[in-house]
Amino acid sequence: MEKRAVTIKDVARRVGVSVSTVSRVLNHSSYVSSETEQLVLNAIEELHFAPNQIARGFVNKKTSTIGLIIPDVSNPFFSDVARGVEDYAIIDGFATILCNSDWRSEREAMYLDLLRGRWVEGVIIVGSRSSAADLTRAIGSVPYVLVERLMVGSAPSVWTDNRRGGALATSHLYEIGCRTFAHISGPPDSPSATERRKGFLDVMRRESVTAYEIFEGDYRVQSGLDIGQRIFANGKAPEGIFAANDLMAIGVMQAAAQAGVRIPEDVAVIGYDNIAPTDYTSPSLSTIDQPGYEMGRVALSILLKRLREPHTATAEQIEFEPRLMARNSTRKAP
Amino acid sequence: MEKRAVTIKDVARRVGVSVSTVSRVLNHSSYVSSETEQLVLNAIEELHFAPNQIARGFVNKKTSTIGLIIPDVSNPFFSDVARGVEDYAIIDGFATILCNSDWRSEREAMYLDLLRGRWVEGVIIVGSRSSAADLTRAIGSVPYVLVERLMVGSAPSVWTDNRRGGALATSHLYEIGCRTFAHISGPPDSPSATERRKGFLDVMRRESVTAYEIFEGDYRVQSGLDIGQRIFANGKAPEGIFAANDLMAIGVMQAAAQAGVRIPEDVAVIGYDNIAPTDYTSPSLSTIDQPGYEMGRVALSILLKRLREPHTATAEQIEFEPRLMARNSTRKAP
DNA sequence: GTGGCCTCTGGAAACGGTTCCAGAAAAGTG
DNA sequence: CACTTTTCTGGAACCGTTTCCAGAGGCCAC
Repeated sequence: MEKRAVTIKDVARRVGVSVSTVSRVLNHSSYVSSETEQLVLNAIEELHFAPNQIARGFVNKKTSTIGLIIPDVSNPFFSDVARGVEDYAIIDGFATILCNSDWRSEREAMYLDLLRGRWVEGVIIVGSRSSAADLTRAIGSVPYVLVERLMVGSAPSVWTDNRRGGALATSHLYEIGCRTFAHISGPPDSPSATERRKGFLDVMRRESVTAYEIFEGDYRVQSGLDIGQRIFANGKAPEGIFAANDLMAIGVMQAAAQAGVRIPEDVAVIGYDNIAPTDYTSPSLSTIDQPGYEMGRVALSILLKRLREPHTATAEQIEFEPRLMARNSTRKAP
Repeated sequence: MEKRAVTIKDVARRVGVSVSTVSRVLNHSSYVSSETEQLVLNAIEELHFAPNQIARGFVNKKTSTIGLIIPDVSNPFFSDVARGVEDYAIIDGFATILCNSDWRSEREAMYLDLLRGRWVEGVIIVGSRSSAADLTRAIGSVPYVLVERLMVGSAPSVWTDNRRGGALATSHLYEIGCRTFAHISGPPDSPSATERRKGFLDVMRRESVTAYEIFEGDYRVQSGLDIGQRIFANGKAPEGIFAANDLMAIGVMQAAAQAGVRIPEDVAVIGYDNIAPTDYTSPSLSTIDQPGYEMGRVALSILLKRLREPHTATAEQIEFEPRLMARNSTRKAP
């Protein structure tokens, strides 16, 4: 049953030539006469031979595999990033190992171990919360690129200025006339979440607003719903709510619908990420755009560049612009 | 710079023992005195040694890696499946290689080649359109499980009865009073799409309806939008529209909003998959539920079972129930 | 004609583990 | 005490590929 796979030896034997020769035609690495080359090629075809990548990777320490650690594929923003990474990785023949960290550092460390054991050539880590020290310890000497996480000075990364994005969202609420606010933040140790909160506070300070409250969410719909219910329960809802991501904003909108609170007439709501569903909600959800697919693509290209030129030690850091997408959830009737 | 990783030899040398002995303590495969074991364990700790999985996989032909081929991670249904697969794969120490086929057989075949070259132990293929013959040729002797694709008699698979689901959706439209229909189908060679269309036609025949039309979409929002615009343009819209997936249904709803067509008063719309955003649309979108996460989980467990017991040739085929989720897009005012 | 440079080829080592084999020491058995 | 059995250990082959080394011709130049 377990019919042994056909190896380079089989094709060598078939042609009556040495394995080195076959290897040479495989890699075009040295002189091979065109007639033996043709014979070998024919044999490869006939025997249906495909070189064993494991053995290959074993000898030249190249696995053509990268790791992708994201918090959660079922979050549309991250699945966009994943798609961006994978689409371009495959072009260069790289396979992508998918890891869901659930924003937990232990899981991240566990995956990093797993990936290292598999000799991935590089890793893209999205939304990491780990400290710089923990990260470098866990990752060893494997090249990596961070997404949505700026590490001071050192690591190559792709991100948007979350603080500015948070300020953008909050300013927008202020400009349409809101004077009392709530912010639903992401997980407390998530770098992007703390930056967005800072952006929110920047505007509070700049406009000398003191009537605000901050709630702690976890970037999931459910937490937006829960917090929304609490906010709308006491009948004293703020005029503007900035949720640190779209999923929580959607949760808030559901809570509002349940409580009979009208958006945007009674409360304006804005999210963050610009995931596809924000366009389908009722009303459509204002948000801050982060180009997930593009960020994934760029992260991958930086990683590949590092792999090809390991000695150019410049840590590329690419910043994307957060862009306001004003939709109906913040469109007050005049 | 490229500091060589520490190998089994290094720890052997350190303890003054042979590599075989170290290998034995690593795998508990044979007698080792408890004191040498302790010494080896210490050395492993001190040197920070981690066995090279590539080398390991090379000798015992076990890579602890599986492949996951899905049409598109950024489609919420498939990202749910992906999450279900990965969550449980990692428990057994399996890494998951992510592949996006875009529903194209050539890409599927290309990925299959890639995965085979990497000696994945098994593959889960979601929504394949390839013929049975093509599939078995491309996949060789690698165990696999199909999701959303029932192959007559042979392959292990996890699916819902799409024909019944299609009928369920269509019956629902009929029951709420629709008498003229449109169906927006998925890509023509997608098995799930053709089954859903059959289910639609079953009901048309059963109820002797002739006033229906079928449009061909591609499972993306845009195609739903395009087709919706065409449908609503001529002013002669059907009473009920069954879109073969939720994304296209969302596109139809957008087209309706643009054209000033009210849902459900003027037209009832139902989708398929029950992806999360169906709950946030306005009105909320009726659909047929397919438990993506659960299907991924089960597919993985079947695959692992196959890997552990390669000689039990029973092809497990697990069927999930399609369930009607009646929401507001089909709730006619009485 | 002798030497040197291409072109082509095969042999063998190496990568980092696992596993089989054999032998030595220790322990048990009559 | 002679024997078998069990426990422990090292040596070596092996997995499938790449790559280094060396050698054999062929061709050209001097």
